[in-house]
Amino acid sequence: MRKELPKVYDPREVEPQIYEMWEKNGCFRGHRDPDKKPFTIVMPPPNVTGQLHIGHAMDDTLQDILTRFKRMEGYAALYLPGTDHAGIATQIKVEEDLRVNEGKTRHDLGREKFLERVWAWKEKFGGRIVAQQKKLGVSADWERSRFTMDEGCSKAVREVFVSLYEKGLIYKGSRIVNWCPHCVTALSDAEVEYQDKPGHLWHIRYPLTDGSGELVVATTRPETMLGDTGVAVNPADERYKDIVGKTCTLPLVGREMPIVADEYVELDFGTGCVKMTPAHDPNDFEVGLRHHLETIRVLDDNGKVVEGYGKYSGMDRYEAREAIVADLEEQGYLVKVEPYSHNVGTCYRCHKDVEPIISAQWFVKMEPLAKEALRVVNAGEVKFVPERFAKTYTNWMENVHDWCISRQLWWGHQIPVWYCADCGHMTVSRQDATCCEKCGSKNIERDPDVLDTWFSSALWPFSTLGWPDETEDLKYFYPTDVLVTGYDIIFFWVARMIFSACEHTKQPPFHTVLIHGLVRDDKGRKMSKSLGNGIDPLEMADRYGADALRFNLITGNAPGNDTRFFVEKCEAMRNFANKIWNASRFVMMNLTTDKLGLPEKLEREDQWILSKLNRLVKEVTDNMESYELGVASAKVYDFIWSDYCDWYIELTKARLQSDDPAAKEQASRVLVYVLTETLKLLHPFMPFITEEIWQALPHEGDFLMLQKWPEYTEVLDFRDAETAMESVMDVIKAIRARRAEMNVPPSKKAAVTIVTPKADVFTAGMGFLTRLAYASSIEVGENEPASTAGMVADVTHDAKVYMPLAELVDIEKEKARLNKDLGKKQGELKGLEAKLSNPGFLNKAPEAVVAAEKDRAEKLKTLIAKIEEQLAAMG
RNA sequence: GGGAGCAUAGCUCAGCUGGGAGAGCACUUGCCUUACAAGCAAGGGGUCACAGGUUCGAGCCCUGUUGUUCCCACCA
Repeated sequence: MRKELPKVYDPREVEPQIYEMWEKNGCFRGHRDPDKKPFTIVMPPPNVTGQLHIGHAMDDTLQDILTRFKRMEGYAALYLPGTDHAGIATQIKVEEDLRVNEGKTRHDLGREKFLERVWAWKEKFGGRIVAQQKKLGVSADWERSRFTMDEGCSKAVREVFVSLYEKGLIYKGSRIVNWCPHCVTALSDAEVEYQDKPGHLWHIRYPLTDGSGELVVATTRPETMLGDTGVAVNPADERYKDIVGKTCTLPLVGREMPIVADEYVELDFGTGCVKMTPAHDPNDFEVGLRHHLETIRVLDDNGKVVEGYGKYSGMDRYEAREAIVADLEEQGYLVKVEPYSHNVGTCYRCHKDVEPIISAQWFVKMEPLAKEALRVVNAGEVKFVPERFAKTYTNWMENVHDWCISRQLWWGHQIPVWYCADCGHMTVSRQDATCCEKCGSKNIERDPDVLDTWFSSALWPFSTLGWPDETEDLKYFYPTDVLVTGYDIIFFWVARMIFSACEHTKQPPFHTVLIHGLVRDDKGRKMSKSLGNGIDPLEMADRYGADALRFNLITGNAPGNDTRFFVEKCEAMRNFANKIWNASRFVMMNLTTDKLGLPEKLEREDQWILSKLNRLVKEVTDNMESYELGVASAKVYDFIWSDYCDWYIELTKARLQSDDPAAKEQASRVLVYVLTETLKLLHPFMPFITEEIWQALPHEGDFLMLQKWPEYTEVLDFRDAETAMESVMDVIKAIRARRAEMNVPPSKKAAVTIVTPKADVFTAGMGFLTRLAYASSIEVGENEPASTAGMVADVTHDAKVYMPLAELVDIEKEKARLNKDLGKKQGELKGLEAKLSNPGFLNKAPEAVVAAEKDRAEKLKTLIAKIEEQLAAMG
């Protein structure tokens, strides 16, 4: 006998020990092994100072399951972890800290000092999320952990920026960008979230300069009128064809502006006249380019009106809106105001409205990159699971705009561009420049902006393996295999990794993208800080065990679908863990040998369970290979609980409790064998408890997590045994059912007569029948008994069963129970009928309710009739 | 405006290329049967949204309808 297992499984005690053991022994290391095939997953790097939330837990669990599975299958598995510097998010946190604790802004400190603070912050909180991932059982190679701003990643970023610039795929230009006045930075298209918000449509009168009349424009953002430099109408619009070419005068400002004709304007929307604000609207900007309209910026970086607009200057954009509307009304320019719901872009970080603003920014030219990124997906070189997300991807990629990559932040990869104050040349360099590469002037200044965080994340699959250097790791582990992430970051990250890898490594970064959904709360709402409905995965892991949490997140979910989190389900999975625990305790209590492997002689029930296990192995492996992890885990669950615990363990008890040591050992060995194989199948899902049990069982090798994944073998395919066992089990079930219906307690045994053409099948199963069907004696034969009087009968597929239950049933007690039940049902019916004959109820209650009540009454009536019938039969 | 998903037991959801309608939780009944009451046994509960179509056969495929969710898109 080995280590004694306690009666109740305590994950809190077991999990940390197991994890430490694995880590100490280097079980997570990804080794290059020329004799093995590599399997690589790069972890989506969480924000370095972030906290693990339930979404990470699901993401990491999926990756860990795949990695553990492949590792056991014999691949050189590398699960490569790391963290992301998370530009805006981290900077905001540190700024907030600075504000609260010292009442300072980052500008008070200056760039250098501020960045020191951020690094310090990173040092302080950077390890937190890693520790949390370890609690979940993540089997990543932590020794290889990377950071998007470490030396290697920074080198990759620099290389990519410069080489794209040299290829003409990165350029600087003045464009309309999405600007967040709160975060005070430009954003990419992907970082803008659109929301329908109720607003207004203001109709404003713009008089013609020559006094010959006026026109009316409609706008949702009246404050931008300060920057108007024209009015556009559709060239086909008969109403306005005479005024095209004339000018009008901008109210409040007095600016004289041309009236131009442009196809962009819709004939039948609003008034047909559109005010043009090229500096603050992307469409107007385009129209402005075509008609050489002036571009006048009227909002500053903080969303305030710039100097030169009198009392409006210095006002916040919303404040200015109110003031301008009020003045327009007072001066008679306001025609009308309509309520109007429109799509407003908001910042994905702070959720404040973004402001389209013309600004000089850096962009990645997307068209040439998108082409190859589309090809690899269309050609199947990169597959999405589920497939439908390929469509989401291609749709986006086909319509992608140039990517704005500069951010007006300090925390991030500073753009490697130096401007020469003397000749104006831009030096773009892999090394930090000390002088202008053109004129040699030392009078140069580096671009203050940093790159979009996603610029470095986009390189993650290869920058973490050493690129741009031709490292051994890169050669061996790259391209990676599966990328696991939520559908919400396909655009942010997956798309950008694909085109970046295609461009810089000339191959896709992975062959499969496994997409999962969001974890929502029990009411189906997104988890959010403001709702306070977030589930803390660590609290769940602490209460129910990491295994239970993992199993909860995976089981019964289809890829790509959202899932709701129920604490009850965690509990159920905890119960499952405990079930395995106790089954294992049973096996160990009955252990009589250290011998491994199957005994030479197998009983029918052994063959039955082995055959079922064999099929399970095949199915689960297939499911795993095709990423149907939720189905796979459910199958293992069912096998363990139903087949192994409910049936097989019970079936072995006859032998285990017999006096025959050979029979004992035989049963014990099969029990251990099946349990061990099952633990392997379960291990990727529930790594801790499976390892703990395995360590306590007789075994070869050091760790379950490094054992060989089971394989299907025809040798263990026992169809006949399965069929025979099922015949016996059917009879057992039938007997139990009849007894249960009649409330016969297990303590009352009954003589059982089985009539069947397959007598040998049941004769061999007599031991089970006695034990599991509470039989006092069993007779098996091909002929009907002489008399069936007083017998309860039932039929199964291939047998008839008789039991003289009448003599065992306590008729009086049974009668009393039935009478009580009858009384209850009759009372219920009486009340119902009263309700149904009440005209008030029939007229006023919803139809469906009335129908339901009528239905219920009908059912009660038939039930009462049956009970009465039964009582009559009992005399 | 374009695209996608979902609609299956009271609740939450599985159901892979069409062939027996399932799980967990909840509910009912009976059991402390020495692995497990975080358990065992038995049971109730579904016209698989609706209408057509293909098929010997459809929850699964096709068309349409309704409801619902999400993504994308520069209509002031």
